[in-house]
Amino acid sequence: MADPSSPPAAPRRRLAEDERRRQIIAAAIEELAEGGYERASLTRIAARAGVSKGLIWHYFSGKDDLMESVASATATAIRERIASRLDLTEPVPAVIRAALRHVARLSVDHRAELVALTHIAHNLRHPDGSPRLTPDHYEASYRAQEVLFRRGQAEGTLRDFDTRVMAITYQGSIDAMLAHLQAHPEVDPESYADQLAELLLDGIKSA
Amino acid sequence: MADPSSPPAAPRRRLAEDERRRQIIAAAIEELAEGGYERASLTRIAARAGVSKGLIWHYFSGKDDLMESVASATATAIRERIASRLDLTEPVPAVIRAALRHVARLSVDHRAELVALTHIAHNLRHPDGSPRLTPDHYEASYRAQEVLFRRGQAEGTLRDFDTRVMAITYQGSIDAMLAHLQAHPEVDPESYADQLAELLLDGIKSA
Amino acid sequence: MADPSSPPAAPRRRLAEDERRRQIIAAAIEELAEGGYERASLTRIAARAGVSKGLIWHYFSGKDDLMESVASATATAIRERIASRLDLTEPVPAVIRAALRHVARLSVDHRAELVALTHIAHNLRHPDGSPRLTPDHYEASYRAQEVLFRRGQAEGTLRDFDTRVMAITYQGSIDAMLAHLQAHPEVDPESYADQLAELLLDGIKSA
Amino acid sequence: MADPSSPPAAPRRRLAEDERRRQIIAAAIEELAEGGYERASLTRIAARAGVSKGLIWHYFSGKDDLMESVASATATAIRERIASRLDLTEPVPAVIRAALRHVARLSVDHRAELVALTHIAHNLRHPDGSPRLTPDHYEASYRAQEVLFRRGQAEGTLRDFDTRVMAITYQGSIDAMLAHLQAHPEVDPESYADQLAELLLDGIKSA
DNA sequence: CATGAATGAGACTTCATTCAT
DNA sequence: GATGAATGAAGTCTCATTCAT
Repeated sequence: MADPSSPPAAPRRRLAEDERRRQIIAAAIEELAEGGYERASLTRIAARAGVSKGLIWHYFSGKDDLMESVASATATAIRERIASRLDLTEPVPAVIRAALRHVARLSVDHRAELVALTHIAHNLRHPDGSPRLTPDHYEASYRAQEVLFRRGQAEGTLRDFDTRVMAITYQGSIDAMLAHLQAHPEVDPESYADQLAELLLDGIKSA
Repeated sequence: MADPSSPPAAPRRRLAEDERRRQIIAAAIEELAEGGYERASLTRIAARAGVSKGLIWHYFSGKDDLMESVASATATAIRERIASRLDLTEPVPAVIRAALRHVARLSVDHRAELVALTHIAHNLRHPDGSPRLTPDHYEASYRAQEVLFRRGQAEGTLRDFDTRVMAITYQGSIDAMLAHLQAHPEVDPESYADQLAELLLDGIKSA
Repeated sequence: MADPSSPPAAPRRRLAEDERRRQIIAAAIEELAEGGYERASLTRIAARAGVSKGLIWHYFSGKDDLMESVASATATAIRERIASRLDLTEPVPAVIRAALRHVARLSVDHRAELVALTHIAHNLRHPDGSPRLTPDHYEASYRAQEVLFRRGQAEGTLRDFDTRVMAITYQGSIDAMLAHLQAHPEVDPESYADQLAELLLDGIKSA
Repeated sequence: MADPSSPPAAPRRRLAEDERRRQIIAAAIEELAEGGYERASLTRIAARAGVSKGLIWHYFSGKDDLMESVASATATAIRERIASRLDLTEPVPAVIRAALRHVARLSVDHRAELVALTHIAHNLRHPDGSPRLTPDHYEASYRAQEVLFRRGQAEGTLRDFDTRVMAITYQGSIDAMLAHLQAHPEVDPESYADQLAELLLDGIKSA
């Protein structure tokens, strides 16, 4: 009947529902970024989204579910945004340089999402107090990085080193960069990214 | 007759001011580390410390003051613990290797304090929602690192690079290391520290 | 099975905003009148109104706002009740006699409101401790009285005297009358009012 | 042994004790006058008196006892201060004029005590919520006034009227005067007192 | 589908009072 | 006698969640 890739009669309900979810998630991100986790009450989120408080329970099963949805939506969006801009066929050092530049730009374009994600990762808990988003949250990224590093080692552009430690270090450098760029808007993101790439690739020891 | 569910109503000991403050701060650190910021209510903290809720206001002006006290006490303790173990007269690369090893060991010996400090840094806010512990919280560390790096450049053991970017990267690598070591107790801290030192000093590019 | 000590958990009715506000204000008045300012906690007020504690914050911004609402609602109601019963076209002495009678009756019909208003006026404070309802609270009444007195002087039914002092004295006599009538229910309000009118109009000096 | 009216070896403990009580009572009066009943916590009172919190329980059985002591000490002091200045052998109208002048001056010299007394009278309660200082608190004054008025009627300087109503009115006029003088320091107390005396003695009706 | 009135648990805080020192 | 550390009850207030409309 209809081509599923561009349905001419897509169920409006569905669309409106996704719209609403996005709207609430966006409001949650803004609240989290501006006031931190504790102040991000559902009352404030609903108010900012311009919907009634009760509506949140139509689209999410509760606060925890909303927060988890925010986290996964944000993480996915960020990952896709970067991946889509990289040419993975280039030599690995070049890929790393490009990736750092792209990430640095994120701090400018998507600051709120990054901050919100951090808050949720640190604060969202199970009822017993244990974290809901473990650091394995980074696990996917780590693995992707390791694949990249090993390709570099195979193609001879990278020397031999522990790829897991480097993946963690790489992620840590990025987090620190993002935090610093957000706190210091006067610093040029791309220049910082280039310096960081140089440090990671060449080390700091002389000779 | 005896109610096993409630402690036998401690006999109201009178402690020195410093001792009590430390006791309450210690309880706060444990609560923060185990349950995160939101769960760390003063009710729970007092209960864990084995004192009445009201006593907290005898020693701190309120929750924010307690949290700030926890943060500064913890930060000071950590800094001193590391500084006292370093021999700063050695060549800079050796200092860096030693420092990373010491820090790595922290994740084993003082995990709770590190986690608590992180939670407070991320969540403690002014009444208007703005963060109370800005990232300048790291500023002192950054400066100290930069001094070290410049000495290395002067003595010829380090090449020329942007010391500020490196200081930030260094701190970020450490935070990532600590998080990873805490999530993965099976990883050997000192071995990780050595690998990290090698990466930072030599870079990852071949030849 | 049924617990006689707690009401059968009212079925959560939904009321119009004005109705609920009035209900809560009425409960506050009763609590204030019966137990004074300190005992009039929001817990007790909510319990008496038969609503949950939290609902009070739905209709008032807090305790102070509730108390101020009680005060202004009460003051308005009282003023209107008296004004509507007076014929201001009569000679001033007759107006005064009639007014005093009406006010005296208030002590019978609206004792609780009067007491509540007094408590709020004496106890409601700004955060710094300064009174929230200044005696200028009476200012409107004073001015109205003075207008009346001056008309009496113009029409020749009253002699020349300081109208401000008389307005204050008049109000003070009324407050004292109300307090006395409330403490002594055996005294006849109208008879007292008539005696008071005679005193104020004729003085007590012989000849 | 010793003349009790001027004991040469009066027990020093006693004296110190009275001193302390007065000191605490004075602090309570100041707190009550400045911040009202609710803010007058024993912590604040002790701090203002410059003694430790616990000491209050050495001299008073608790907060209520302290407040009652404040009230009775204050009432006694005020009454004596006025009585000692009056010449009761003069014609009653003159006594009234003089008394009103003295009372008016009180509002300047002893404002705090008057305010404190009012606060206690309005707020001090029995555990069940019933007032602790009934309006009979005024009863002694009323009776004294009535005696005075009846003497005036006997000596022919006052006409015939209900002395109880007049006593209440007299007291009410005074309370209103004091409140007004306190709120309006620019008003001259003696002038107000004279106007009030004229009103009460001569009434306001013309001819 | 959507609203927001209503609830109840739990948070922070204050304060009269007790008691070890 | 005097102190102030310590307690426990009660108060104001917030917030996730439910439910009548």
